[in-house]
Amino acid sequence: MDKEKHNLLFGLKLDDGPSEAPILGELELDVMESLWRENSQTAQQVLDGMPDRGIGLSTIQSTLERLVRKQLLCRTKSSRAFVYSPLIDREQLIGLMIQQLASRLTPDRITPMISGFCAFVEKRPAKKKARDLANLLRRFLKRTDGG
Amino acid sequence: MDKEKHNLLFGLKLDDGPSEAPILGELELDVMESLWRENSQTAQQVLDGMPDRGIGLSTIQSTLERLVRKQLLCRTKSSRAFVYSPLIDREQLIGLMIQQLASRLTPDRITPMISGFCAFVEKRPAKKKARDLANLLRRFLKRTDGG
DNA sequence: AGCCAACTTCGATTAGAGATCGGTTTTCGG
DNA sequence: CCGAAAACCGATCTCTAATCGAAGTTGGCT
Repeated sequence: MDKEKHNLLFGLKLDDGPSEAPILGELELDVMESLWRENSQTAQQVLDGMPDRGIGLSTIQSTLERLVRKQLLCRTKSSRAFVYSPLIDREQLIGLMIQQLASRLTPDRITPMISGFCAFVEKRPAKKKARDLANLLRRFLKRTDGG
Repeated sequence: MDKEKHNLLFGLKLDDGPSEAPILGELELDVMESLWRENSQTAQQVLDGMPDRGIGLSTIQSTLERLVRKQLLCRTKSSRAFVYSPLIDREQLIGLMIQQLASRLTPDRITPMISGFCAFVEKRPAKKKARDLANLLRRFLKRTDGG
């Protein structure tokens, strides 16, 4: 029975092609947050600047490495330690993840993504901005239909 | 060391609270597609209508059960067999997943989501609709800033 | 009524990912 | 050149999806 590849989600092509948009675990996300804040840090600095969860340095290190593999961070050596920096900002990461969502849920048409985004916006606490945006999108959907 | 909960992503609260928006595996998604097409089917029907992957009925069954647990399907008995139906459509699922993405990547502000969605739209093959939408969103962002 | 095929139920298994750690090796810097 | 700091390496744990087969139920037809 053909096992092989039920892992389009996680993991990346180790070859060279563009890696799949990543899904991040909790710690990975926390580490990204830290680097978005500080812009570039060593593992130790990331650990220091983190609310004490009682986790060790090695844990941070392997998390950082995973993020480098996923092409979300790069690193350069500064004397002993690696200094890590984000390769993309929060908005870009969101873009990637939405892209991946789209590629799995509606590879061809973009309309369902607009509807979905609209549904998301509409479920927000009814601030003016959210209402405005939802209306804008609904009008756009109505205007340019089928596609 | 406090292990416990690094599973906010997958899985659902087995208690009763509202379940986290789900992440779906490949098969789960295929099954959802099938049910979006046919609207309601038994496990056997789902299997029959699927390109032959050489997978067994039990596999479909447990996948269906998982989707029921995730509240994406409901089922009712019809004589021997369960008949499964989608609880949400594709657009709603996209909405949920975007919601979850937002809750992890920018719980408070919606602006990064708009930017991210815009980034996604802009990276599409440059069809007119995509360009229009991107412009619309950029204008919206510029107009209503800070929030 | 009773049988059997169709279904469900119920583990068990495999594989992959994130999180986590500790021991070993490497390497600056004083 | 020595020691602390950091990287490196592999092992472990937990969780999820995917997968199956065996055993138990049951509805419908004769």
